[in-house]
Amino acid sequence: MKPETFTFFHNVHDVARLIPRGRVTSYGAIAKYLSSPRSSRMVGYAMNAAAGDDSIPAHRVVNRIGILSGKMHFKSPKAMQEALEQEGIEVKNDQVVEFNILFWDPTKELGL
DNA sequence: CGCGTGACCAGTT
DNA sequence: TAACTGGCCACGC
Repeated sequence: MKPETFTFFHNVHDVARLIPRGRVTSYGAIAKYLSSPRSSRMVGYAMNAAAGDDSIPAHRVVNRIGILSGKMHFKSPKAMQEALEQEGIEVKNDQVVEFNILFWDPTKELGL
């Protein structure tokens, strides 16, 4: 990636695109990967900018306990859950089942 | 050019 | 053990 375009938002989008199908990650994990553990909430804001962008799997990004905190920002509140279920991820009561197993940590998978 | 705010997280009290 | 607070970057008004 180009350093010129190395902005926080752009990075968040970039990392989100790297999330494997059928896996999920958290805002904090992405923030940590970007060396800004305290900027997790801006990661969410960045995803908001990604809403509507089909090239960015925003539905694979949930909060630290696996809750679909951003479902309301999708076209339809249930769109996020359905998108996850289509990837084989079971969602119960707006929460990813076995989130701890499906969790994809960029700092671990991509390396630091 | 400055202030407020937004899909959160982790350490303290 | 539950609740509170601070922190962080970018964008809009």
